[in-house]
Amino acid sequence: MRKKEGNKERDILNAAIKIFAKNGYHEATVAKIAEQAKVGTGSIYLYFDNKRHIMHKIFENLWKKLAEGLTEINAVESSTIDKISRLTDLLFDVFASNHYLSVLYVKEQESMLEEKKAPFHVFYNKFYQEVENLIIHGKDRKEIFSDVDNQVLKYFIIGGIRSLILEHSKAPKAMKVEDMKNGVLFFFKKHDK
Amino acid sequence: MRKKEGNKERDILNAAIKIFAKNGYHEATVAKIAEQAKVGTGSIYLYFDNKRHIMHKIFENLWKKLAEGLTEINAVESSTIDKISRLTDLLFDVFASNHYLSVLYVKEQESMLEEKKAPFHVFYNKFYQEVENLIIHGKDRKEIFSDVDNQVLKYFIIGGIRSLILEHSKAPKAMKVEDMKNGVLFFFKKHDK
Amino acid sequence: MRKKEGNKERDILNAAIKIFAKNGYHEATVAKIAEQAKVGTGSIYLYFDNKRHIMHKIFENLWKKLAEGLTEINAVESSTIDKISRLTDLLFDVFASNHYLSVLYVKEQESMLEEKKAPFHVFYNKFYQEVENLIIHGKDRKEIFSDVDNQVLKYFIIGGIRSLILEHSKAPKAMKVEDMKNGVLFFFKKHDK
Amino acid sequence: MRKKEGNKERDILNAAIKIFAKNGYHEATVAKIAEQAKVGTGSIYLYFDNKRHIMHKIFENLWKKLAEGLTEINAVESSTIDKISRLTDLLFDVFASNHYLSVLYVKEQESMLEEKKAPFHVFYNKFYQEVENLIIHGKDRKEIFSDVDNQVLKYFIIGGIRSLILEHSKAPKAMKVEDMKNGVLFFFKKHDK
DNA sequence: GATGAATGAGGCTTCATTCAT
DNA sequence: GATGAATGAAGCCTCATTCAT
Repeated sequence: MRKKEGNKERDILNAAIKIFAKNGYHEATVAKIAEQAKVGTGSIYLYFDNKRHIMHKIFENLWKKLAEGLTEINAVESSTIDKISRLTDLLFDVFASNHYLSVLYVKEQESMLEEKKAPFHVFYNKFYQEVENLIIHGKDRKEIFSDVDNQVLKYFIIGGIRSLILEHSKAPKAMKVEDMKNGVLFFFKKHDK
Repeated sequence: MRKKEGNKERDILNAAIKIFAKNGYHEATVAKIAEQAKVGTGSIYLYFDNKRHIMHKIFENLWKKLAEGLTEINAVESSTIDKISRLTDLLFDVFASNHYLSVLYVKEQESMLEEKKAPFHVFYNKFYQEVENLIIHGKDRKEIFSDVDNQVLKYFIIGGIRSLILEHSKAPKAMKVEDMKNGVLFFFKKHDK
Repeated sequence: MRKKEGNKERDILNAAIKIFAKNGYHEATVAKIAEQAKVGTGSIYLYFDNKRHIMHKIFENLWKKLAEGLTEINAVESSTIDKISRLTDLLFDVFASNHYLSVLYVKEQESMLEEKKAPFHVFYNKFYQEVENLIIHGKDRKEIFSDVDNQVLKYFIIGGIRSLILEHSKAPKAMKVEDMKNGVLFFFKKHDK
Repeated sequence: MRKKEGNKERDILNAAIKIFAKNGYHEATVAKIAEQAKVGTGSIYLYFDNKRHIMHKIFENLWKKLAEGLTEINAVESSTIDKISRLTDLLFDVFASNHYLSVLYVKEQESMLEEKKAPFHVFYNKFYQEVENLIIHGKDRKEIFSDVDNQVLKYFIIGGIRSLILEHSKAPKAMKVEDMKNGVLFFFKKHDK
């Protein structure tokens, strides 16, 4: 019998992230992914049902990590500003660690959302829920300002961060991670004396 | 191909915005666009070189309108906060006036950016330049806070607004436009003191 | 506008009968059918939903012709032996007129029967029903012998004829059509006394 | 490949008969056969050169049994009608003993015939030759009627029986084996006094 | 100009066969 | 011998683009 050598599933996922990021989902071909993964084309289908399924898995892994990370942050007793700081770290870590994943995220997240059955949704929703919890918690403790509607705040912040991640992944030299983190934190702090 | 300034080109563009928004660029077919535009499939090619060209035209129109609008705003003498308020109006007007355009924008903007030769780039860059001008101008006149790096601020704000546009286009009832505008303005105001 | 020239659907069906007969359904490729029909591969799909659909149409046409032919024969007032003679003519005519259709019929009829939703079924069942009507009618009028169970007779006769059609299509010289027809009729006639 | 007279070859053949019958040759996969045979996919290739070879073996076994059976029948001194009765028994025995074999036979016999090199041909031809011998012998001894051409008779009878086998395998309750046998014999008997 | 029938290149996917263990 | 993971050739089908009318 021929044992599964190494971790082909991992290899394929990493190859797919790269190829999808470079070409976009539709322009990417399964053959190119296989080549990048140093695997036969047919082998892809030993690990994934179809091309779409690969995307699902990538996004599931991503949102699982984020949702679990943020849940953990919220569980620890600390100031809201500290939590936000950790959340920012989490986000930049996840995306900075994988340039192609960042690119893929900004390019394809929107279309992924339309597939209501995709398994990443459960983690995605969990993450957004935890962001909202964080905001409510901060407002309750009067640790962040409260002049802006919760929904607006949530989406604005996440969109802003997404934009920073994107630009940073495109030109890492143009903005310092430190500046970006400071920027994010600044928006949350209560400034009014 | 023969350029004809007239009804059909407009019809095709509007149809394309709708079809591209609903299906995404790659899932959309030229035949479906033609049908939506009540035009023969072949007629599309009388007005556009190819499928990609239609996207270029849509994004060119969009960014042209935004760049010119903002240039005009900046040209008028008024307070920075007032300018930002007008900018926000401009953005919400353009996107609120066309639900499908909003969806298309958030879905496809990213991949469009990769096509360095696309003609919309001129206007896109102009717009971002004007945003930066606005920020510098505001900081110079001490009308907005200055604790955040210009680049970071620019991208954060635009990303935040993009996110609001997106969510609003998905569920128009969930957030009031007024709340969104207030949120955006709030972030710019000098709060300290 | 480009008009449908000639009768492409007819051309494709005839080409398909030939290619399916020669190679069997599964070995036949859509590309080969297109080539035989002197048509682009994609054009096939203007006239048929998919490869399977072509088979359905072929068998629908076949059984429609047979069912309607036999219904007509049964409708006319005449002796049972005369009706059987006409039925035999009908069968040999349909199949002798198209060698490839005969081959296709014997090769693929069986698997077609498994697709319960195939539209030819309605005509197929009608034909068999009319065969049974013919037998019952003949027995009632004592024009054919009645020693054999109706079902057995029906299937035996049809299977026998099928076999003759097949062998004749393989080697037209080996058996005279006249001999075959006589053979069939002989089996039906009352011989005793 | 190593030929091994033993259990696995038998297991694979039986599994193949079942899978081929259920799905048809082309829809059946080697993997499914292996699973049904409770054997590794690769093991199939220890006993058979390739997928096609399995079919050859199945049909060789079948026709060998029939040819040898009929040869034996013809060798024994008895009346023609008695011989025909024994032949009918033989056929129904072989097929009734294995429902899947019947189905496979009617589905795939025709395409098998096209492979002139398939080893079953020797036995197939032998069987048909013996049928012809039987008919000639019967006519010579005036034990069966002689109004129908030998070739026609041979093919008609075999086709008729094939049809009965098929229908019986599809719906065993619909016709009694006894009725079928009687039907077959009836056609051979001299009725004209 | 306008049309929509016609085309064929290209991609996803299956599966017979091979081969490392 | 036995296994089942790995492979890649091949086929169905879609759809952007062309072109005859």
